[in-house]
Amino acid sequence: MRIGQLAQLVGVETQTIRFYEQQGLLPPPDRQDNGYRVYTEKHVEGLAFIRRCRILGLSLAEIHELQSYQDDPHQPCTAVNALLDDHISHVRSQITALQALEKQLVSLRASCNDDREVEACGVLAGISEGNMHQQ
Amino acid sequence: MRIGQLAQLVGVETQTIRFYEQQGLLPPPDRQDNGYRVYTEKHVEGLAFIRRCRILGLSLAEIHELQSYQDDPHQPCTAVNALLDDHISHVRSQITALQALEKQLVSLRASCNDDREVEACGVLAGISEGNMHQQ
DNA sequence: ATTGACCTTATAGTAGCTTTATAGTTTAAA
DNA sequence: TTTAAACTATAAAGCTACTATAAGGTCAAT
Repeated sequence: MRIGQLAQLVGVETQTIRFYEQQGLLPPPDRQDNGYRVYTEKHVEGLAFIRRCRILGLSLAEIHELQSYQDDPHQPCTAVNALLDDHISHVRSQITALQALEKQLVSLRASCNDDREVEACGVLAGISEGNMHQQ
Repeated sequence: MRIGQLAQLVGVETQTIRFYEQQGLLPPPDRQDNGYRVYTEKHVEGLAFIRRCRILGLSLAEIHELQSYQDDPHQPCTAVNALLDDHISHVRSQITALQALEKQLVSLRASCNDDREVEACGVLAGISEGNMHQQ
């Protein structure tokens, strides 16, 4: 199959596929005489794996790491689990930070209504005063 | 004051200050005869405002928008409040997405322990199977 | 005179693509 | 048969918000 079909099948853009190839995440496929890339079922699986990892928020570097484990299937999978644990704690700290941020934003927003002039805007005043407790 | 002092005062790097100037977020200061930038109290306030907005997660474009409101202080501040409301809902949807992601990651992690080979790793299998319900 | 701390500009790198430019190939319609 | 649409190719730039590097000018102290 050619790049367009692969793209449609997995739901990515053709440029993204070339980009993954260039980044070493997708093996370079064979080429037709005209230079067109020819993909196999392996590539479909590989690309789908990458996309699912991306949906899970893994970086390309982390995906690369997972692929290296797949290439050596008789290792213990401790490292895979550790990678996921790290990622989970990363996601959790992001959530915590965003929740604190939301609180701050909501309280800032509460300091103004829409019936003022910019000059007297509670929101702008709140930012300018700068009594912000980080984290 | 010179750029290094301003940087230390507000807690940013000198390059960041030049970057903000280049992006039109900080007005170009006067120069000494030797070309060194000379900053005033106005710049301290301006830079501190930018930094506080950044801590609140606002983009440089959004900060630029807020500055344009500050430059026209007799408008109603509806737009300021709307900007903040948009930002709050953006933060909230990020939180929601990350919470869903965390759930997914935790359940994936639960499908494996450390006593397997990569070949039999529940995590990698879980990703490859791809029974992922997005959002 | 030279060291060190400071300042200058310009350029490239970061992540993960997306966009644009330019050009060659295939396929289907006119 | 020609021609236009749809596909493919490469290379390079753009996006965000900086950070880092290079190569050099300025200034105070030793």
